[in-house]
Amino acid sequence: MADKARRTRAFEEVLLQVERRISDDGLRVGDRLPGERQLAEQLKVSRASVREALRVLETLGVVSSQAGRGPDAGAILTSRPDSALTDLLRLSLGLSSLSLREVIDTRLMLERWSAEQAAQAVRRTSPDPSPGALSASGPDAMTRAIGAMEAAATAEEFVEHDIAFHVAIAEASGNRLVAAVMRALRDAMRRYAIEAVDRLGDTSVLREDHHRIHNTITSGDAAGAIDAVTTHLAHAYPELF
Amino acid sequence: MADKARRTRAFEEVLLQVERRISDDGLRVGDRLPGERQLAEQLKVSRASVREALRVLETLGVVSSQAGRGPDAGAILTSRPDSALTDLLRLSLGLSSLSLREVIDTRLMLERWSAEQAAQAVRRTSPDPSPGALSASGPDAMTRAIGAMEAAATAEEFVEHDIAFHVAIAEASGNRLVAAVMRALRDAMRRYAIEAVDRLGDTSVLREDHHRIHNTITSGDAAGAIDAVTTHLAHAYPELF
DNA sequence: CACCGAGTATGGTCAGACCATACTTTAGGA
DNA sequence: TCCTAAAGTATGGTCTGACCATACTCGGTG
Repeated sequence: MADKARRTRAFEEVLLQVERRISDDGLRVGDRLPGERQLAEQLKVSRASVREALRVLETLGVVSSQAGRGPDAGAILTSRPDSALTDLLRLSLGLSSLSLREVIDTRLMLERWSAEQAAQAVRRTSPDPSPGALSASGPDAMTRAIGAMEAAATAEEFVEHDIAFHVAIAEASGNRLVAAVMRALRDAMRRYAIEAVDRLGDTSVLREDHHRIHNTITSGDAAGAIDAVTTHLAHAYPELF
Repeated sequence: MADKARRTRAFEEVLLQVERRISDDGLRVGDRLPGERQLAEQLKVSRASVREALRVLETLGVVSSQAGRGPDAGAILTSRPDSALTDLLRLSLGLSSLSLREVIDTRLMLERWSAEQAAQAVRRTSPDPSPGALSASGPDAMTRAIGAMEAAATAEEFVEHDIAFHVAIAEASGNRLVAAVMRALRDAMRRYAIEAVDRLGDTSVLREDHHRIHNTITSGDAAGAIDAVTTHLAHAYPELF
């Protein structure tokens, strides 16, 4: 007969209602949701179903739960899509549903775009080529990450700060969505980055690349920044170019 | 004292164990997870906690649960990151945690990259400029979507097939990650796309753009394709350019 | 006024029960 | 022998009610 669609489960109804409440009531980050017991009573479902819905929302980075009492307790609306994106990509990689090639191609797209936008942002804020002029915490974070990479003793440490460096570029682009995707991508492929660094053995080429990327961006040289990050990726993953 | 990190909850332990099992045992898409009761007994937690973990995995598009008995029943591993991405973006937009500007800038990046890659893919598979040579279902889907848009009576219908058209381009690029992000992005901003079409009133400009995009891609003209999608986005969202 | 303990509302967890579903097995009959 | 219908059973879906740990709130006490 009809009814091909699986009957909606109780927690899905809760999800719909909560999302409706968010958009209709204009709830903002920081606002609180009703307690689990109260929500269960309002929606005529069990607390277990409410909890499953809240778990979904927590996974999507929309709510954050705190036990105890007071203004900070309960489920409050947040917005941290980063960890959700990271989990998503990491699990997809683990299931071999995405190839490393696809992920790195995507990363190259993000890196080129971010570097270009970051350099253009520099040019906009300071038409004269004066170094260190980014408004956000971008350049500080970039400089700090470069320094930390010089001192890194292990591949793990190096990759840690390498991620921070490239995420700082994405943040300097001014686009939080791109920055979130970049962060998730790098976190999810952290393992493969460490392997790549181990295979290379010497990180001097990568470190030189980083300086060139940093210089081109802070001097507002968009075309040069694009070329620099492209060369950098080719150095890190020569087998894919 | 120490212990700043919140004590890990029971379902988080289940998540870790299941993910470890996936990567250690080399589980693949289609494989089955133990039943909820069995998993609860193995991990010494309640079934409710197991269910919360499974709900998280389902949200991330990693498992899909089917009731009943037999080979298809239980929690089987899947890989559908699309809906998770869509939910993520839609909720982030709903919470105003991302601006429309950021989303559309990201879309422009994806569109330009996809169009370029799709055109290059055509050139690789058929060096001679013969029309309709994409290996995947890309060109068929693109052609079909263009036809459906001609027949669309409402903005909703038009946007529906517009999404299909642009997702087909992303799929023709051969990168499933980019295609998934494109699909999620378009689904999440469907509402705004409909508003934009309503504001325009006349869709003839957009339809002409689609033909040009399609022609440049199927003729392998990468630079032309990039320019065509850029112009198209400018027509759809003139206020952002 | 400062401190400390009882009260209480919150999320976190558990055990156990029941339902709906859908395959598996078995008994019955053609 | 073969087909069909009924019984069996394992699965996820839901609910109830209880208890714990946490952390704020309030009131009493010094």
